[in-house]
Amino acid sequence: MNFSRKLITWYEVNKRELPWRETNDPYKIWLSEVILQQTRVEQGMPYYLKFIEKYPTLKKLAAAPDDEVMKLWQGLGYYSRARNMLAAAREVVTNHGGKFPNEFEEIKKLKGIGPYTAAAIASLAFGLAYAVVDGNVYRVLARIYSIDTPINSTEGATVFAKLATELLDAKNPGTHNQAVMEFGATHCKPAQPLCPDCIFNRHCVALQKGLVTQLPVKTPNAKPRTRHFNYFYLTDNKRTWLQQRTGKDVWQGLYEFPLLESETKLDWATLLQHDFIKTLLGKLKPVLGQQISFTHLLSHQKIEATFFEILLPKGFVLKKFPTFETSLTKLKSYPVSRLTDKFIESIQH
DNA sequence: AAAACGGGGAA
DNA sequence: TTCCCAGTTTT
Repeated sequence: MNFSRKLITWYEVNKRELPWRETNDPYKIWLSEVILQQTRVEQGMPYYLKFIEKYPTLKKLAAAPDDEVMKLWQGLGYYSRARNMLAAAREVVTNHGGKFPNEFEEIKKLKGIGPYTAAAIASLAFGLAYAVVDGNVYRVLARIYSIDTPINSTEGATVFAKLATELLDAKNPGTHNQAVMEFGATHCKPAQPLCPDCIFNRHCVALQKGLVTQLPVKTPNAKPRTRHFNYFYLTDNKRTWLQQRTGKDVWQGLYEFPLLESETKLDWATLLQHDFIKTLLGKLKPVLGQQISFTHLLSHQKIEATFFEILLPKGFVLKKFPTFETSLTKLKSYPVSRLTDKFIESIQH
């Protein structure tokens, strides 16, 4: 069977019109690939359009302030993608004269570009013969060849990469790669694949064995751990205080209200005894305003968050570094997590 | 080799 | 609830 020929024929008829398919610009292809890492096309599309409008070229992106880029990325998740891409864009300007590298190894050296994204850019932008292996490719190959090696194992990575490379049409690597992924995304779907109307009907081993719904095999993730976040929304009805997240933890670089993490859920009375509050407010007697809780789910953490509104007198001075003062009108301009964004929405309505 | 890293949509 | 999404980096 000519895997690639069948696939490309299917692709030419069934492909979606996507903005990043109308260009050979490595910057635009790069942006689309980074946005689409672990992200559905429908979710990433508006972000791609926003970014291209705001930063039409790699140089524009490289010149942008960190916070501006993070604000534009807000809500997409996996924020290291934005931080890394910005760093890489600046790297290209500094070390490659602003010209995107056109060799696989050089591309892969850039921050945030791993084997998948390097192969995608190399093939789509430069016509180089590198096979992509993403979630779609794993699924399509696992089914057609009935491979039950777990896709999230080291062995799986090797096995599928080797097979994908063997199947690659080295004459049309870009089209081939897009065709496999499109086929996986819209035809050989995770649930309810369109097997009765499939070009690989007579070749798909999983279909013949009745194993389609059981492939690919993936070893389950660990259960998310639970964390308790106590946020303090300090305000005098005009000002509030924020801090920026640093350190190796979720939402690195984003802004949030002063935070006390605790092992268990704490109520206001207990928090009042805590040194954190005393350090934050000094001798001032805190007045509790509204209090609202959210459960926020991440892929690996379950965050039980409570926001405590603390009413402050006008002229209050908070000296706890690195918490800084800002105005309620500027609150919307800071890049924040979806969790903090939901809270901000709740107080502005 | 395993864990960390987001958020949303679909079954 | 659980799974998956055009994965990469860190431990």
